[in-house]
Amino acid sequence: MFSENQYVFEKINIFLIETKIPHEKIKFLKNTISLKGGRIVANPSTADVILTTLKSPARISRYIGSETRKPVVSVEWVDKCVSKGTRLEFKDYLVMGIEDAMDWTTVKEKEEEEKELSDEDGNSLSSRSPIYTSENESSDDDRDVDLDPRFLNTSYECLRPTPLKSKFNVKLVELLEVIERARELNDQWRNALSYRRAIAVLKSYPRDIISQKEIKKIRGIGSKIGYQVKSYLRTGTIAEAEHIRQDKRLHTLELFASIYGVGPKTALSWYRKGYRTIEDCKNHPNLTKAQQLGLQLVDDLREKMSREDVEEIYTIIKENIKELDPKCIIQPVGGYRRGKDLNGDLDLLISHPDEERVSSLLNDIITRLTEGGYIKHLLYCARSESRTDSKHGIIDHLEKCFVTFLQPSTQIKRQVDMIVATQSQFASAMVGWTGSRQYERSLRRYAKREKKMVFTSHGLFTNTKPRKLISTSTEREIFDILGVPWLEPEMRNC
DNA sequence: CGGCAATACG
DNA sequence: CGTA
DNA sequence: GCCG
Repeated sequence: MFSENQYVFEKINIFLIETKIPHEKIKFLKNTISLKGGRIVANPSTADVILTTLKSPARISRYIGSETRKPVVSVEWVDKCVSKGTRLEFKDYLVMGIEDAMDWTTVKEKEEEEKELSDEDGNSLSSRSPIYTSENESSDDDRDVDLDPRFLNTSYECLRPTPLKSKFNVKLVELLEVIERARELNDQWRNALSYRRAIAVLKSYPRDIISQKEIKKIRGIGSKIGYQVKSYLRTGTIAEAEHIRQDKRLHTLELFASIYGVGPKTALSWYRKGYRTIEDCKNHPNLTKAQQLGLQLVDDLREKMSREDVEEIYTIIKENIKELDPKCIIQPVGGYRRGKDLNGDLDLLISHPDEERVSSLLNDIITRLTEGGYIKHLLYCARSESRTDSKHGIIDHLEKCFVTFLQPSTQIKRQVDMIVATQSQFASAMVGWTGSRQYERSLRRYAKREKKMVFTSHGLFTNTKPRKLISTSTEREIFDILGVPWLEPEMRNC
């Protein structure tokens, strides 16, 4: 039976230490193993064997915790098993672990023992048998606690309110945000996304997390992040987050990526060139226009705005636009609308009942504010519907423009993002530009997966071949059609 | 194992 | 690639 | 990194 090529890894639970293994290889290993009857498990404690390319026992121990008696085997074992078409013994591939490597029989017996795990009996009073819980004192953090009934356990953040500042899980959220940011800077956005979802859960959860049993029931928190939370509950912090906080390389990457026009990739490439300071960056040979501006304005744009700062600017722009055309509609969106105390920029959504007027509106606004001495730089301008009209030439109107705006009281140049929308797009633009980023993601995912619709800041559409516009005129209407609960902007802070 | 929001513009 |  |  061992030489059944198709089931070389039948019923074996494998924990893979992914560190130091290239992405492609990880994919291949996982595929191969599950294709041939094995299971990849997310936790060393439920594994029969641990796979790694690491050599140092100390380092390996960090990933497998106390499971040191399990066989730890080089990944070559998998390759060899596949090429031989049979399951080989561990002993030639052992990196550490037991001397007398388990063979198939012992693995199987052990598995029978562990059949017990899925014992979620709701209300059987008696047999809560702590039989083979060797080193397990039932302390606070592993009590079996039900999820708070007020909490909606969904993977869609847009279905539940998330305040800007939760009273609960504050430090835990801070620590996870450190890790999230590190993942982004390391160009692991999917991984960062998982952290963001976990963070959103903890921000919306109506009480402090106190038990690991509790947290494992929450959608969006799986084995890895669950483990981080577990260690947080035990130690009051998360080791990885603490390490990241001391990591000079990440601080430098953060510094670079905070420059307008520089993202994680550029930050990393500059770091690899040996740049360490903003001054180093200024000497970079081929800076983009955005980066040149970003570097020139780095001190101004680093300053956050209080709500009063924002209101000062908003008032000026509003009055100027009113004088330009009193029928204009102006609505602050973005973080300010969600209630943030400190804002990196001000987002303004602008509309007008007359569609024709909308095309020329932003141009006029910019001209006026520039002549008024307010706008100092154009950071980014995008036109829309650039199409050729046989009569009028090119219809080429500004749809959005990001500028620096000189705030009178402080003389600091602030970033102001202005967006124009037609009346018919206004509602969706409101929803789309209010955010948060994660709220938008969840809303769009919900629209597509659950309602077969496509939501963008330009409108709500059917998800059919030619998309059909679903007319909407208010935010509420969009929520109603999508079947998501109305949330105040202050509750969209996921 | 595929998908993860969206997508045009600079 | 970076911007929102 | 997590989910369906």
